[in-house]
Amino acid sequence: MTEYILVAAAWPYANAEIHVGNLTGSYLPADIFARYNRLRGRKVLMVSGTDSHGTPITVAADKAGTTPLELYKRYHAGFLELFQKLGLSYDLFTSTHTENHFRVSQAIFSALLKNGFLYTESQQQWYSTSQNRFLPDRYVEGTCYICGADGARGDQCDACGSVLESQLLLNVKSKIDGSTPELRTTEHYFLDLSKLQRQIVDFLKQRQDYWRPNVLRQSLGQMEADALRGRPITRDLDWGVPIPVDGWDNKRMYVWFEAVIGYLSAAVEYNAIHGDPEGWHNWWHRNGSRSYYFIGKDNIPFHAIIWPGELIGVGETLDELLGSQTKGKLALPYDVPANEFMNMEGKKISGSRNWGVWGLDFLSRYDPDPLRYYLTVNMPESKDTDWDWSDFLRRNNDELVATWGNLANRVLSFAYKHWEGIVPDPGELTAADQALLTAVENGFESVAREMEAVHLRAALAEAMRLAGEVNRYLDVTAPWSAIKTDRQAAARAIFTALKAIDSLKILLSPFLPFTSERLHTFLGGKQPLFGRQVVENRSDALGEHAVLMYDGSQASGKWEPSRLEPGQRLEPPAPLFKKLDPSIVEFERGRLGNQG
RNA sequence: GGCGAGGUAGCUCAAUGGUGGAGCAGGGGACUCAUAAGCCCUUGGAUGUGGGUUCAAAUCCCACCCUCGCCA
Repeated sequence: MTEYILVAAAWPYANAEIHVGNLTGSYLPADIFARYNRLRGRKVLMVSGTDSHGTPITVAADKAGTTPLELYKRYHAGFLELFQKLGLSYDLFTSTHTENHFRVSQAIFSALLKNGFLYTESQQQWYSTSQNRFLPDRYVEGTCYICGADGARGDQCDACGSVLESQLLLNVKSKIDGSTPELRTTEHYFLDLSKLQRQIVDFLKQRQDYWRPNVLRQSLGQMEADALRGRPITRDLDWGVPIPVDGWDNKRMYVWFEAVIGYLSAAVEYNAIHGDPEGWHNWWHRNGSRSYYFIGKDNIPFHAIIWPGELIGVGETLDELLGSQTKGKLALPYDVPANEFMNMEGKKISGSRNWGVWGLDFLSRYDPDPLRYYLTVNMPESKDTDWDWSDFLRRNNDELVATWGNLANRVLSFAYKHWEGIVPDPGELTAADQALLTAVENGFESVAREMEAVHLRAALAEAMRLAGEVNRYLDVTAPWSAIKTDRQAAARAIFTALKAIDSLKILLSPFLPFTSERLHTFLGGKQPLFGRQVVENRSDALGEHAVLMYDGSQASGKWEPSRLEPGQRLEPPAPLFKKLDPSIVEFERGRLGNQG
């Protein structure tokens, strides 16, 4: 039976460049998991896109003297470039600023409205007369009405730590232009989470055996301590998804409500592009389909409480509104393997202080697989981790190059040199040869176990451990000595080692797709292991948007042990990885904190 | 303030009540196919602090300290 796996990666927000913390937090683990599942023969749909709406983008656009549309497109283009260079194999990386996403988001809104999970309420909110717009709480500051300190934000006073009601702030100023705003009444739609609370709790409890404790406990703990309250889902803005209700023309959907819908709308768009408009049901309605949401810990409530709440509230009504032929409840998240954060040389990553390593900048000086390797072995799966340049150097030189790259290189060059580029005939294998091959073959179980549980760093460690086994095997069999006295014994050892690295290439390929692909060609592979990444421009009523897609039609990689046969022609080998000079540590540290 | 996660060897992390381990770094050795890589041996711990429960605690309970996230 075909298994359908939805790999949902967080949607990068279009007002900042992507740094290594973003990558290791969600985009990279999503890709590793997607590649692994494709190798298993499962129908993977890895989706995401640029989160392109919201007040911060309109404010940033004003500041930069451009429009929100242009600003979003600029960041979106950068995201596409980075994801191609890092090999992030999105089946569809799109955007929230598409006709399709508007249509699906409005259908979700209408379904929730129809099912009685939305209500309206009037609020008082600060309005900037100089800019003719309402100011979100984070864009006003003033004097704290509790402790009297200046510089309190609309939602919180840093001086006394109190949570504030923004309309009670004194001496209020706009943080955008310093003008004095006035209070005006505005009406908004609210998502009635209190009505959904019971079902959300049930949903979480059904998953409590396998979810990560931080994700589960935070969500359930919060709900046990405080009943869920309604949350506003509209804003006074003109940039975003319009409200599908008459008389609400000057409001837009709140981004947190609308961006998560992207997981669903992107599945719809993907299948529409591929000529199968009903295909998205395979991931969203089919029994046994599973969805994995790869996000950072800051996003846990949206994915473990609010998005499931939206899906529960929508029920089967969405199908009616979209005119689908298949009907059913939408699939709730199977797992939300949220990661903690990655810091930079002991301090928090900060864009404004240029304290971080930015993806595109990194890839202008280094290769993608060493980055993928370091970010995986150091992935913040259970707690915050730290990017340290000397650790990066060490992991690259002493682990990736020394253990794995050197193993592949020593075996391939020896084989190429002594058997004229042909896989030698081993004759009958000894017990030791069989034992090594069995150990490596068992890796397809042991690495898979960790992968299935989304323990990616453990999975990679297990694969690397097997590379160490092969190095030890070579030390015992010493084909460089045997070749002088017993050519058949040397052939046996080299054949066995070639077969082992042929398997290891697959076990490591979700983590190291570029170098596994190269090794695959060195070993004589003709069909690529993985598919290609393609960028296309799509047109709709909102204009053009570029999408990144994955074309797996030529992919031949399978999650199974090597079938390498004697006589197979090899290609001339070359090192898979570069050893880095220790001077990069000081060089890179010197760039931190400096502009440009 | 409320809800959580984390604090274990120099570094990065395992270990869910039963003698605290691994990788790397550090020290020693034999080898030489390989990017001087690989292999063997090895030094190294008041498990954040203070109490408690237990025959037995890194692990369970209480308090406190520090870091991070969400509620905001």
